[in-house]
Amino acid sequence: MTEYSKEEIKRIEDKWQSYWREKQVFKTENNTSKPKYYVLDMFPYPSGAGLHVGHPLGYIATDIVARFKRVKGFNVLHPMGYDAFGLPAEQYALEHGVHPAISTAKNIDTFRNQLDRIGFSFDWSREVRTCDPSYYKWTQWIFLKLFDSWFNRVTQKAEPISALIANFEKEGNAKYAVPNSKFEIQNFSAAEWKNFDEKKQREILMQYRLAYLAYTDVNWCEALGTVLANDEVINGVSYRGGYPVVKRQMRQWSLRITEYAERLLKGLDEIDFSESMKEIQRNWIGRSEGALIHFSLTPNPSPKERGASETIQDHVFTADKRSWEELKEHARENRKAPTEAEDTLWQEIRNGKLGHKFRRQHAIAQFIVDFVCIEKKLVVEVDGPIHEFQKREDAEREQIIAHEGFRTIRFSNNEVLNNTKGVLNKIKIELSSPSPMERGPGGEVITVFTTRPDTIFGVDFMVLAPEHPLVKKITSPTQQADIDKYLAYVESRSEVDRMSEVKKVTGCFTGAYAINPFNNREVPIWISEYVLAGYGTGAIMGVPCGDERDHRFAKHFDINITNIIGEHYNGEEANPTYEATLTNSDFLNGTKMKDAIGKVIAKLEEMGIGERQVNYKMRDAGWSRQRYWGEPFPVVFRDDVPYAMAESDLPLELPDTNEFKPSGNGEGPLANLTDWINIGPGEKRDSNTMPTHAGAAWYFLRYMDPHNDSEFASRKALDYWNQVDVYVGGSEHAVAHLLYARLWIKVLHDLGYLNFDEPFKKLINQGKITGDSRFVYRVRGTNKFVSAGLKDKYDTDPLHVDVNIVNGFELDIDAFKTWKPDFANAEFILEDGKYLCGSAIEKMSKSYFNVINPDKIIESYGADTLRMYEMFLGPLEQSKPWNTSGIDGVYKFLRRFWNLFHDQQGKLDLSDDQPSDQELKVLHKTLKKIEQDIDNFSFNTSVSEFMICANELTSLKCKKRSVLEPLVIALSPFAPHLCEEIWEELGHKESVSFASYPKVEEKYLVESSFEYPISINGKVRAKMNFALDMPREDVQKLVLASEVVQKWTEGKAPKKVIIVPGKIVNVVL
RNA sequence: GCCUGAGUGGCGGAAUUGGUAGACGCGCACGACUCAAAAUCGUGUGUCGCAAGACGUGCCGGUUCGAUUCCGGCCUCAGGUACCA
Repeated sequence: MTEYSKEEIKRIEDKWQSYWREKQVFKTENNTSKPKYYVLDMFPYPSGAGLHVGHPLGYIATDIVARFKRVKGFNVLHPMGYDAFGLPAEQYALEHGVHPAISTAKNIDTFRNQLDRIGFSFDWSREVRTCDPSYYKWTQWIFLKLFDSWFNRVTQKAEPISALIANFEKEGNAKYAVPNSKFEIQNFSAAEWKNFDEKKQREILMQYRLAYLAYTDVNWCEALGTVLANDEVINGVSYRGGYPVVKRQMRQWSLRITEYAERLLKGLDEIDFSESMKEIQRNWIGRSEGALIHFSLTPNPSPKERGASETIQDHVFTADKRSWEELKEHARENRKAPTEAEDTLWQEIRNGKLGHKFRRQHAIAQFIVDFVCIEKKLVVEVDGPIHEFQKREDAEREQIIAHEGFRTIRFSNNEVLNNTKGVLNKIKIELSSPSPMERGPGGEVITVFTTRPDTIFGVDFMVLAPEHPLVKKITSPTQQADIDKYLAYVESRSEVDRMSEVKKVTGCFTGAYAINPFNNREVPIWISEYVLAGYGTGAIMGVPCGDERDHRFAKHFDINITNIIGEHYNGEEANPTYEATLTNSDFLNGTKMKDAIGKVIAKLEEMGIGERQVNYKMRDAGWSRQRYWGEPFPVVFRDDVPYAMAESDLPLELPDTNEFKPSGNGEGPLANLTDWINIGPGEKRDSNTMPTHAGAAWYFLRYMDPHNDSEFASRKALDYWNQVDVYVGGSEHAVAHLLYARLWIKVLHDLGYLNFDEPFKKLINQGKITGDSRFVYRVRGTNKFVSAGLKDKYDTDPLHVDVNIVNGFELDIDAFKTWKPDFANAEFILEDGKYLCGSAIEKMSKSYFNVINPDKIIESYGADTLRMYEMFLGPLEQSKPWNTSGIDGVYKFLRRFWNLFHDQQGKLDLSDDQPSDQELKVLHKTLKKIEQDIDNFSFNTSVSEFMICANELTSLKCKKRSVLEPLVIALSPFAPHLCEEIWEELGHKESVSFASYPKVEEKYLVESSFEYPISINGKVRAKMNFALDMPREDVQKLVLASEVVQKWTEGKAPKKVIIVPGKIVNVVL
């Protein structure tokens, strides 16, 4: 033994790392009598840049917890693996011609080497890689479970699709409305179901499946002939080459996560995530309560003016020919078997009894309605109890029917049977009000969702999303050119661009007007990029006095602003208050806004032009990627209809190829492998692959039983390990990975594979270690780069550049040219003969090319120092810049700790003397604080506490085994190599991992007196020592009598004396 | 823009429930050891001020005997914003 030197550290760390490996010290068994503890890190994407100093931050924290829980007597599961599919490997393959499987395996080796050098206690026998066929076999298997399931809204859980089919065969879809309200068939009977051919049946089932095919947007780059990830698009142009990128629709897989919105929301109440994390997820799910309101359009401009050929009266076709053909048989069937309520009502309204002709079971759009008066454009629906569970579908159905110009009023079976008179009265009132036909041309109706129905009289304009289907229909010929121009502009804009544009207000008038149903006011209809098609109904009512964006819009386009909140609106800026008393609001005048919300909704429902609505902002998850390096979809298309592959045929392995170029037509590289894609006549595979979220959505289950080849994990293992007790990772995964993982676990739970339905009991968000990035500036549309100081003279897009080819701020131009093939022919605009880069402090990430590697630190200080230094940097949950300047202090501490045990020659030098009270106090204070800090994930303060402890024991010259030995166990989770070595020197034969954490004895910590700060008016002026059990009166007397206090009171009696035992004395003058 | 988080000495940060602001470490200064340097050890170190003292936790305001901590309004930076992972 010698001193704690660089050479000695290396020897110790190598020795124990091989000891742990050879003796399999951290191999975890599934069968044990000990309580279990599952501590998990978010697994890394093995990038080519290797491990950077940000990665270990979380891993060190979990390793401390894992090692601590072991010495506390738990059976600890602490695994690690790799999120090994992903875009960067494929980009690397395109640029360097290396197969992603090869570069990924190489990167994993590098990662593993780096991880091993830090001394983690992972059970490597449980490692998983998402790109391994024996792993993704089960990812595909779970995908098939999603494909083969639907969400039963009555039971609020996923069920096998076979249960749904059984139901369809018995009673059609009466009980289970189509989740996709835009689907062409919304209602069918058992007989019809049986009559549909297989293709039709499958098409219908697709509308229910949890994994389903639909047309969704992608970033299409025509010049590159490929779909781009959002990351590859900068300011609407491609990262590679700077070509224009537009939105394009493609048929892709989606997961119906929206069905789980409510359960994902409610589940948050049961799990220990930070409030901010829960808030992020709540906001992402975005539940809002409000109302749908239907606005009719004015006859100005009339349909003729808009170029329509039919007159209003000619417009008697209520469904297109195709729908009509499909629906008329069904309608006839229904007429033969009316419900009791339907029949009752029919007898009262048939033969023009109410003065207008009604038809029953009539096709409108793609639906069959119960009753309709075509002349007055009025639909009457009589609902059975099932409608309680399909409010959303009914609302959407009404909306579609409303697009055809029809109003809907609804009655329940009960109302019709028990209050027939009242029902008839309501119908009469509806018939006497002008029909939408009379109110507007062609019956076009705009439906908006608003959380503020109380502001209905403040509506000064309407705004549609540019993608809204009505835009085509209602644009007047005079506005057409402007609208087309605006649409072209919007197509080039990303969603973030559209939402974040605040200075520039953009929009375009359609030429059409809507009518406010409450006061018949005509308001202009605009389109603007700030309204997104995917949110709500894709249309809003503009209330400038109450909404800031609406206000800016109105000011910019000079739209008159109606004030409905009196003095709360100052004419300068909108006021979104709920507190105002309404003015200019007809029947609401004098009503508080809060109270008006309910009143308006009631009125809307009464008038049949709107209803209460719960809306979710969350959308279904796009699950297809036009990429090679991901899980292939385990389906076969026969005649374009997808069929699940047999479980026994899984995994569907990714075919080997050396061609990763996109197909050029929008499909992924797999489309080029025609032998693989085309199975036989009319049989094809999917050319897309799954996103990386797929493999990450369930990997924590696989760790429980990683080598099982007959199940994704055995039920016994799943039941034993259960939820992850603590999960550590970055908050950047808040809404993607964490929501998808929660979804998959809920589905597996619903289908009976798990007995828990939340994967992570507790989540800690580790802060990022920030890096210092560098940028180059590409002149838009060129391959020319301009130095940072001159960039404002050009229209540029900033691109990250590898910090390793920048010296300070100066770019190494030659290195840059060879860095990526795209830049080989780059030209440069220099300043003072140099190319200077821009900079920014942001998260350390391979995609920002700003990563710093931990190997150098280990080389000069050792892993124990690195581990403790990363913890010492600051709170785990906060982000902090990487800076090694303080690392010496941690190293010195470890040396000091080592020296406590050793003499000058490096020989173990301890005595068996009885410890003093003072020494015992130091020991137990430390033990207690460390335990508390680990429980609170406050590792920086525990490192400080160890330093204080070592300083105190050094100054006490303590060399006593009974004091120092327990500290080795306490420190071992933090500095395992050093502690193993000392532990062995102390004569132990087993790893310190098998020791028990010493018991904290409170009796050594009891204090009898306290040094009180004596403050005057809240400012500390003196300190006085009193026994903790001294009566208040005595304390007060002594304090007031003291010289310092006398000086301040100048003999006057104080107003008040506050004494908080054990804390403070405050004298108020 | 929206959602979330952060802001305390020259630097990383501490202050557990509203009770001594700056623990611990780095850096810096001075001293000891040394021919000298490094290493090590010791002392000091928020700002202003000779001092008494005043000021001080991003900014402005409030509640309180007392606010880094609670409330209201702002500013700056970071993460996410649905195909980076």
